[in-house]
Amino acid sequence: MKAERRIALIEAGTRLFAERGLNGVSVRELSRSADASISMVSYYFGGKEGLYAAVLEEQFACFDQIEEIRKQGGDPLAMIEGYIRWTIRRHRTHPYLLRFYTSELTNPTPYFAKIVSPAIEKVIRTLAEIIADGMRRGQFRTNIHAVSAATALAGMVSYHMLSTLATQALFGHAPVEDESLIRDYLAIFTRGIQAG
Amino acid sequence: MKAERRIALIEAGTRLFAERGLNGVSVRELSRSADASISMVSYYFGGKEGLYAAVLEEQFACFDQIEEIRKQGGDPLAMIEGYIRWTIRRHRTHPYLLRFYTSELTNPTPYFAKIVSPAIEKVIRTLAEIIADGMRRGQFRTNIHAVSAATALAGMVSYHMLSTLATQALFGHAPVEDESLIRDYLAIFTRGIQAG
DNA sequence: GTCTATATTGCGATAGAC
DNA sequence: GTCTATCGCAATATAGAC
Repeated sequence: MKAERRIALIEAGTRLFAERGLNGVSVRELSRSADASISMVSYYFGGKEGLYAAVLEEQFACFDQIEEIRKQGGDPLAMIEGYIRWTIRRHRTHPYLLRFYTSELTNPTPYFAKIVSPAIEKVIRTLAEIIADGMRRGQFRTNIHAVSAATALAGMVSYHMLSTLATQALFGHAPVEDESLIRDYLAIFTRGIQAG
Repeated sequence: MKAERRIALIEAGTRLFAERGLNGVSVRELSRSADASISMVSYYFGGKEGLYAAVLEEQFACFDQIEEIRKQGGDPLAMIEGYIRWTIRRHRTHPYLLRFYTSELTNPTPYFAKIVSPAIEKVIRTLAEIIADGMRRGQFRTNIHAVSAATALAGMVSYHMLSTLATQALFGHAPVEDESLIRDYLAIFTRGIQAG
């Protein structure tokens, strides 16, 4: 009833699946890394894919929090800043989330449709609603599609985390630099880079 | 000397590796899909990894074209539009490129450092130089980091293609809609979404 | 709940014929 | 240049002891 190995397997699975994908890890390695016997994976999760699904479900659960940003109301501009902060914080607390996010977008497993796609869609929809709101209030320009703007915003922030591996030589990715990042991205999205 | 199977293997490898990753495809399936015998993979590429490297090299060769955008000179704003158009066109002509791009960023293979990372770095560096140029000319605001702006721009465009699978319900991804997309992204990046 | 031992399948690579 | 046949190994899953 203690199921210690279950937790150890989820933890090992999160790290290993994130780093090498569903097909890049063997059940042997998973159980070895969790200090469990190979049969524990079948016992708890019915096989490797079941463990992967459990890991995915846990990782994407936090996407529901987007609701809170929208329903606390207030200024669309503040909500956009809230989204940027929430996203960066989310990736700091879930260091492997983006691996699953992009890995599923490019090499979808059977769990993409059930777990990943709805989570992403919900965030983009919510952002688009916030932006459309700002348009109705006259705060934002109406000659831009709200959904295009929503993906532009999500893309700026997500790509920054995604590109970490390739851009380490170009700038620091330490949490201490997040504030200047937030300021820049918020400025670009709302006021653009143009002078004057 | 005809090496027909070599070409067939590269083509099959491009599609299959893009869809399921290096570890998600077997040599048997690759050769079956290319109508070649299983031994052809070793004969031409020295093994599955060698075929993967050849595919990667071919896919990322087009990144060198970023040079042309910069060295043809002219207005930084026009170069930025040139970058957006070039990127979208590149993904239309190389439908599998983004799969390799993000797959390597999140689950790097031994070829990431040699092929992928330099290609991405070069693009970000070039964009940052273009933006820094615009700052010196007084066209762009100087209170934003040029590299942050460069990743913001690259992120907007790349994420749009990346998220295709999850956002098909939200907007069309057909080439015919590219023009309105280019207009929106260019407007957001340069003038932002704010009214007035 | 956790282990060891094993059954079975499929893998990547290559030898050798043509 | 391309094939068939095969070797040796590692994969997943499970039976059965404790």
